[in-house]
Amino acid sequence: MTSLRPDRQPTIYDVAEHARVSKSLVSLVLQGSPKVSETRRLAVLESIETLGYRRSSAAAALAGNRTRTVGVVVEDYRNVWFTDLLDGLQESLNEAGYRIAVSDLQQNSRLDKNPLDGFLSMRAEGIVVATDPTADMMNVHDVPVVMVGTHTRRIPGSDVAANNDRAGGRLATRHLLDLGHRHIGHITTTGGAAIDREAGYDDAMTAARLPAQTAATDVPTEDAAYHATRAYLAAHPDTTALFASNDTAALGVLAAARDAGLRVPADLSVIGYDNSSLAASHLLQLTTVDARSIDVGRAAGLSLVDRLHDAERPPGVALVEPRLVLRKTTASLHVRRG
Amino acid sequence: MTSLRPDRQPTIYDVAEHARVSKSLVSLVLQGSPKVSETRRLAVLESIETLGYRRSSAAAALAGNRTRTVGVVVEDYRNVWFTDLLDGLQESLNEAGYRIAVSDLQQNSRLDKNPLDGFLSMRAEGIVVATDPTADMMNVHDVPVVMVGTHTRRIPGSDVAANNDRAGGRLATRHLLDLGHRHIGHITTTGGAAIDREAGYDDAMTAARLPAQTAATDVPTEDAAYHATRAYLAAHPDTTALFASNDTAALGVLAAARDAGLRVPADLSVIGYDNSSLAASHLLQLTTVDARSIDVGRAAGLSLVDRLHDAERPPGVALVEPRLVLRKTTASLHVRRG
DNA sequence: TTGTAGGCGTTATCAC
DNA sequence: GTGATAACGCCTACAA
Repeated sequence: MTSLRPDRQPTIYDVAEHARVSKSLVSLVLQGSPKVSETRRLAVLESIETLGYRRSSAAAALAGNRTRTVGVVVEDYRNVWFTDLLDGLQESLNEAGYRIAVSDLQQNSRLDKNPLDGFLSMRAEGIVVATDPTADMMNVHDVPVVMVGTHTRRIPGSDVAANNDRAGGRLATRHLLDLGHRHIGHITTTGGAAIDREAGYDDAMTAARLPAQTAATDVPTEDAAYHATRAYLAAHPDTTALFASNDTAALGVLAAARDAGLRVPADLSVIGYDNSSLAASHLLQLTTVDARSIDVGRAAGLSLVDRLHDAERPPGVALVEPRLVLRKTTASLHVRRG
Repeated sequence: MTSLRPDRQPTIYDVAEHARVSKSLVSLVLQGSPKVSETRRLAVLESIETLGYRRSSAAAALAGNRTRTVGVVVEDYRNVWFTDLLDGLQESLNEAGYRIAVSDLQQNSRLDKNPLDGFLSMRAEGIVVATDPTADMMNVHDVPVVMVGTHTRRIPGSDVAANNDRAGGRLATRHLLDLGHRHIGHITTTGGAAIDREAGYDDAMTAARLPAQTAATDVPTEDAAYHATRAYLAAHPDTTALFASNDTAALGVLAAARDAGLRVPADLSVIGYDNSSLAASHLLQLTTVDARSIDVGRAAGLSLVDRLHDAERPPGVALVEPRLVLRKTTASLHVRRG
């Protein structure tokens, strides 16, 4: 109707004109300010509606000097645990009024030097790093960073939220020990979490004065775990229990056991890690360790919000303790074997 | 050194001053313009480095009136096929110089009315809708939209890229028919894709003059598929083959078969859909249908780029044909049963 | 090749 | 409560 420009997106000017108020008033309405009369507010709201106006977040960020956005850098969005992590982050951060932008390491790689750069340039108010930081990520200033998970290096000044994977490794191994097993192997894959889980396995085996025997794969696939397990079983025929460093690897272990003629859990106990939906399936009923990654996400988000409010607080570390999830793939050595 | 303001992020002004050039020159360097002398360019680059300058994407978007960003709206980032879809989108869109922003339906829900609104306000140059659009998404103007997958309604003027799920349903069913099966059941779940796959199943069964028997679940979980299958098998004991509308459901079918004392594929052939990593696992070796979602993503991205260059082109539909992936869970009726 | 000036659509700071 | 007006940091003619 009143619009004179054919195509351009409407601005607050257009809205102001249509509602017969000033641009400032429109801005106040947009921000939900209480000091606007009901009459005017309604008029503005209606104009917004009929004009199809949307505030330009670029202009808002520029003028307001706030984006209310936190960036999340992730290794690979395919990762199972990332999904839980994101849920926890979403919950805590949205609660505090922040929106989330996700970027994986590959993503937009030909447009930004690295994901951090992208977030920095969009003036994210905080950053969650859920990956092993590369060298060029190490010098981030002026923006709070929380690192998620255990990594080889830590960005200076960052808070940390992580699963206690080492404790989880101990938990899994002790469970097998408690069932009477003595020949317990570990099938591990790549990545920081796997290293800690293996350390936990070593802890528990050493404490029990038993030899720790680990078979490592160089890629984190079910197929690699399958072949590693077949080889391991052939080399250690007296094995009665296997701890896989994640559920996907456990899937490979299960297949390898079957193909080696071993019944689970009668001949071989198997425990995984992650408590993925796969583990809960009727077909597998896999005993596993719940890393409680959603709680890690919550902790990370809370920690970030905290620091956003108090930049001086010394960096903290939040460790989330894992839980054992008992299902059907582990059994007592004596009962089943006689 | 020359910086007078203690904390604020440096701007092109700071860079210009430090490099002893004008702000415009800095801007040109930032955009990689060829009409800048090598000396100056280097000077600017170095100043940028030492000052730790990052261009404000908000200011750039505001002034340049371009964001080079396309938004992707997805139902739930947990979805398996979304992962492939995103790969295809990433590839085609990054190639063309666009970055991708992802938002799922839940995400930031307390900050924006809906994800589309967020993208509109950030002035995304294009939008990919990979979910069933809600009513308030139907009136999007002035920004190209491509819808991914088959949905109940279509945003006016949008292009479409989709898997040919109906053809896939036929493909799976025909495979079972070709193996000699006649009592073929279908376990289906919720969602648009499942509806098409079921239609394909119906097509094939009807063409073979056989009764189509479908068991539907109301939630898309392995557990629901498990129980549906147990009930189906009890009601139809002469069943020799089952087509599950996705691999997760197939997992439930497999468990149900085992618990009913049926061997796969000797007593029961099972085919899934999606060709997920689960299907490829050594444990399952599940025969399935590859929907080629990565190609759908590519098609969607290409279609968007096309339209970005030519807004007048009439809306098009890109259908990606599925492929059969033969593994070990289906077998000929006669050979195995004798 | 380089510099100048105006504007992009908001928010914020004032007066009224 | 409401309305001017000055930033915000960058891009883009245009001029030199």
